[in-house]
Amino acid sequence: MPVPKKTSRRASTSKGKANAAATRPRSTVNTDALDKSLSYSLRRAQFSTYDAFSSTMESFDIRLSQFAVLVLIRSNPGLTQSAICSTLGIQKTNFVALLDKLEDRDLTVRRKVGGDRRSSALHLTPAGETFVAIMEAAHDQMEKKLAKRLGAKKTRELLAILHDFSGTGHA
Amino acid sequence: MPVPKKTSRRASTSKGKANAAATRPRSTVNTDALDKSLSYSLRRAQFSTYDAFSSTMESFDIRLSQFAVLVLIRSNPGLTQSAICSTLGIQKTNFVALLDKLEDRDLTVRRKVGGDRRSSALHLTPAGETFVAIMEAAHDQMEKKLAKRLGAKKTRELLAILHDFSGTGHA
DNA sequence: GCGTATGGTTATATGCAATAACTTATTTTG
DNA sequence: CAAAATAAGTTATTGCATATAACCATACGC
Repeated sequence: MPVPKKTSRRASTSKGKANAAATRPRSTVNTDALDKSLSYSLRRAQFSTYDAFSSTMESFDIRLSQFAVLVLIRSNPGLTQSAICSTLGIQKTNFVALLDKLEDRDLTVRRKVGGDRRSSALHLTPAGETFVAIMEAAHDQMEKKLAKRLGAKKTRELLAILHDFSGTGHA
Repeated sequence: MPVPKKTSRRASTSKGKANAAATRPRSTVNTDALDKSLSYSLRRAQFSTYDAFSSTMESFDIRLSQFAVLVLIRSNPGLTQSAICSTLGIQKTNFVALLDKLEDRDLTVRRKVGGDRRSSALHLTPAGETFVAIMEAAHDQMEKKLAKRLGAKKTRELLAILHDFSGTGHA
């Protein structure tokens, strides 16, 4: 097996290595039926980038969804939980624990604000601001590597198509 | 991965749903930082197709990984467990239960075969053959819908890039 | 006001991926 | 050739992600 780098998809207990399987050996196996499946191909590609993300973000102990939340709050301070949930496509019920964890690490705060006493406005703490800046720099660098691996043109195309895809939505 | 038991994640049925990515209010929220992230964009797109897959495959009670395994055995009868694992990028340790389930449903068999007494050759049962045929037809139809939604050209491009991507793996 | 919808929360179930440790069989090699 | 290293398959266990149901408090339409 090619064994790319040592990557661990689950960084939290940060012990792991060994997810070698992100890339497949092009051996004798006939994978035609899968290769033409968009669902499956996307899954594999996503796996691959997820690995890249995980290993570079391991030192930050941050998962992709947390990353998205942090970046989103950074760009939209005061956003409500529901707004984030619907923007990110995660469920409010799962968002609670996620946010709790970020708050426990003193990266974000729920701030009660006049208007609707049920909702909370989300903000980064000063520590959060710093953290996001550093973390995002690492992320961007990783992305640059991915882009380089794929080529600038294809990267641009891919991004465009993916957004087109998620945008042209179902329902 | 999600578990679409009954109603799929994006059941947009006028009911309040946390998963309003489809109805994403392009208006206020700034998602630029995420939009340029390949990791995240892939994740979202993968989610989207996963949803499509899940809802069409719901009647078969089949998950994406099971689908991949079945199709792979169909195209490569006699393949060993390890071979499937490395081809599909799943770990042998997780593969056991997956296969067990397929065997319990009488779709596949492990067949001991001379050569290496440790390994087992995997085959579809007759029932499995039938099942895969029907299931794959449903899958293909769903894929056709996806392709239509995206356009033939972009679909082709996307597939090409994704394979390029997974193929070009670090290593 | 009352019924209903919404923002947030808890509790809970399920599925997937990862690690460690083990058994049996094969291959390597001193 | 026997001991050591490696490979195929398995079990057990953990952590994370996602989904549902039920709930409280507040807001809102009528």
